[in-house]
Amino acid sequence: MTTSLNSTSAALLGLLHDGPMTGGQLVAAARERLGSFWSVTRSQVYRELPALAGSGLVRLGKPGPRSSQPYSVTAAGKRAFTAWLSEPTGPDQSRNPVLLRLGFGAHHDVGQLGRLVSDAKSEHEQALTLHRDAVARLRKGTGESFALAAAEFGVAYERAVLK
Amino acid sequence: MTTSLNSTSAALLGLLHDGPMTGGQLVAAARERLGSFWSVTRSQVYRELPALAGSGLVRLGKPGPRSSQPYSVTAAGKRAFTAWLSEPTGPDQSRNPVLLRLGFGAHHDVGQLGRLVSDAKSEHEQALTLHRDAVARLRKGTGESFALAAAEFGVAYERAVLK
DNA sequence: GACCGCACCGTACACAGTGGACGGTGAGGA
DNA sequence: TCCTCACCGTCCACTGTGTACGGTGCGGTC
Repeated sequence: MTTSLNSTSAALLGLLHDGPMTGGQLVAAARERLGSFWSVTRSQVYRELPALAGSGLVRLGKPGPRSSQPYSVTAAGKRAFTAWLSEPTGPDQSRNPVLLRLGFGAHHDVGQLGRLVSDAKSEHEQALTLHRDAVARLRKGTGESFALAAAEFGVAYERAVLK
Repeated sequence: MTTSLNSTSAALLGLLHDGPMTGGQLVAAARERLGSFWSVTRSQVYRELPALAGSGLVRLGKPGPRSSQPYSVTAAGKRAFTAWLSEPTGPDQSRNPVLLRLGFGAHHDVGQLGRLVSDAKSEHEQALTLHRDAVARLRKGTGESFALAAAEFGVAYERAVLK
């Protein structure tokens, strides 16, 4: 019956294991904790939440100020979440607009190409320090070094591209 | 007027610079040449192509067997493509279901976690050799080593995750 | 050379994900 | 007290994904 969660709502359920949260808090938490390997937009959260509530995986709390609704996982929600954890994982997925343009390098002039790469590099370096900060802040020990690794890769990668 | 291409149709235009192709060939070419940093599905190609034709960026050839339509870039298409090349690039994007699950490591039992990681690792290693082959095959010199780098990162990454 | 099974190409559709526009509302400053 | 502004939630249009379906010509078999 339980029609198998999609990854995004599963992620929401997972985050809610830490306690009740409103939509806005969920968005923030997702960006912070999952941002580097799973993107979640506001629109999505606000669409999924009522749906989850509809299937009883999540329960609404008393509305707070500015009509904000705290949500919390139900027992059914926890069950669905752990079920999802052991489901087979889909393929990775990545879309990199810089690389896409670089892939058509033959049609660029050299100046353009150089600018493209150096911009990307500086952006990644910025992201790296940001992630380092985040990791330092929440040293829960739980896999957050992933983010760091990812960002570091980003830099190494672009640097390699420079040849 | 030219309402600025989205990245996917730009990629199609780029591929068509190498000569006329049918939808199927485009899908194949995209998988081969852009697959590791930009995904393109059949559904998308067959939706974009008529749209591009509608805005005159692409021209239809004589229908071949099995009602296949070869498309080729028009002059306007080439202009639109080079314009797109110098547009600002959007942010990278990546979704990694394995990492997502790993991020909730606290709720796993250890066996599950181990299996997850080792599966992912072997899959990435497989992908790596595949890419190596591809690179060897088309040593055009143009940026295809990107793919290799990406795949190699994948392995290094997962290995690091193992700790 | 005729027939048939099958893979492949294109189509269609439902759903997931993205980004921008909009509007209400409450918190904080003048 | 009033105003401004940022933030939160809603909405919508468009892009991206996966799957199911059906026709059609290709290759194999006899």
